[in-house]
Amino acid sequence: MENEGLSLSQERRRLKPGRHVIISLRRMIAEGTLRPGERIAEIATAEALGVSRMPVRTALRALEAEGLVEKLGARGYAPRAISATDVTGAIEVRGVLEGLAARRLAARGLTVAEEARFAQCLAEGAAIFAKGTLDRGDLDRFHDYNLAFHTLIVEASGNPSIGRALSRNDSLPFASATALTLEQEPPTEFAHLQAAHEQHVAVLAAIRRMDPEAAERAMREHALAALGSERLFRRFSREEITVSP
Amino acid sequence: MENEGLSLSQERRRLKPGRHVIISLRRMIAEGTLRPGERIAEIATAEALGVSRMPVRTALRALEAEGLVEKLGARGYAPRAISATDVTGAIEVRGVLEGLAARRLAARGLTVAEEARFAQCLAEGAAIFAKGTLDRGDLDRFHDYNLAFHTLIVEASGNPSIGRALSRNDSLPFASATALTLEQEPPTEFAHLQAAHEQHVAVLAAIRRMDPEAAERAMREHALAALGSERLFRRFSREEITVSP
DNA sequence: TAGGCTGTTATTGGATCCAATAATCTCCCT
DNA sequence: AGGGAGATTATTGGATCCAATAACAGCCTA
Repeated sequence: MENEGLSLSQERRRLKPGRHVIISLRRMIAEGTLRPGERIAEIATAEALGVSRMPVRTALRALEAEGLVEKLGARGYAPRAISATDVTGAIEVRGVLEGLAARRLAARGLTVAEEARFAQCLAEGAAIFAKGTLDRGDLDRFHDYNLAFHTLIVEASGNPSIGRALSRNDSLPFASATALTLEQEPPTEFAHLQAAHEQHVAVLAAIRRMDPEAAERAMREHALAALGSERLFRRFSREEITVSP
Repeated sequence: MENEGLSLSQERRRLKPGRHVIISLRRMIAEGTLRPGERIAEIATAEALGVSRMPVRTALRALEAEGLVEKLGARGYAPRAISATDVTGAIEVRGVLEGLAARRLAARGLTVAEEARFAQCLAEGAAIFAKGTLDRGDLDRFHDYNLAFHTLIVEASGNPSIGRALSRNDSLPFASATALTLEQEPPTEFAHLQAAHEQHVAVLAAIRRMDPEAAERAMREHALAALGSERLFRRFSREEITVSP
């Protein structure tokens, strides 16, 4: 096979070695180094990444569960072609799941601790847009803020199934988003990002006034709005971000 | 460890050997043979099932992803305690996901082929209740019919992410349902089953008249109604049913 | 010449072996 | 006697080996 872009193997330092395999594979798929339909053989991939076949097997199984690769009978695996409707579908799913979380939250009301965390989170978001322009660092800040808000909603919902379902679902749009990002260096889409922030505000408002219907609706609309600005999700997966602690 | 109820190992004939491991483990967890908190060591489990450690490892990873077991650091795995709120949560998730599927279907309308399949499916359902009583065989028929209906909705929705999210999510309520079933031999809950069937009819009606809101609402209500009669799901997982062909 | 059958080969899945690691137990020190 | 540190042991994770299997090509036959 002799895949070219395998200098990633140098990245596998720190952390358990096995985790790097799945992260590397995700990135290679997202970046297009491994293109859809192209075979991924365990042996070739293993020696390309300088590791045994075992972690590769594990990783491929996991990626198959995530829907990023598919098994080609006894001829290995291949990245699934991620179509626009795939991304749309995954975002739709994200919408209803997070919508459910928001609904639950609105139905039972926020605890004071949660209220504080949300307030702090949204304040961080507001701060990003305070000066009217965005630089590169602000994009990172926005991403962290955005992830924090969504995580907060899901965690606080008190229904662990939601988070589980999301973790499987999300890698797909994240991957495609990363691919998109690479070809066109992300312009600072101030308007899009600010709209997203305002949608967060709307969601929280509905939760605060304990209006489940409105909360769910706002959350869904927020998800669908993300369709227009998918490339903003530069990072790769929840796991890769939250892996440090 | 010397687990007692391991005569299951005799069941692993036919099919690839590895699949039997995960299915056996699911059943043992659901039946309570492996109780929550009780350690599942790879080695002990492997020799108990008469197989190598490798399939056990694979199976435990998968079960962890499904949320049926949790990892105890370097001390193996253990079945997660499935609480009532866990089941409620999973069913809630099922509701919004299948609700989304129904909404999509209602929004775009049924093709003639789909219309025929749905009609045939519901006719099968109606036939079950025609004679006014249920025997044991009718319960099996109802289960097949019920699964067929739900599968049809999800498949026809045209959003594969929904099915993926569901397949992870569903094992939890299925497992708990199985556990429930074992202690109280299922009475023929005619009323509950018939109500479920009528909810199917309502969902399909909303889809036919292309009313997305109503379709989603009906589907959600159907899911929640299942909470009252969870024990009706005697079978174990989608996989175990659809494994034969 | 086309289709099917068979032998070969490549590749996954399972088993076993070894290393890294974390938990537990014991012993010593305070 | 209690706590902490170290050694020991049990257990997972990774590597390697072997078997089963499916794909492929070549040949033979109709």
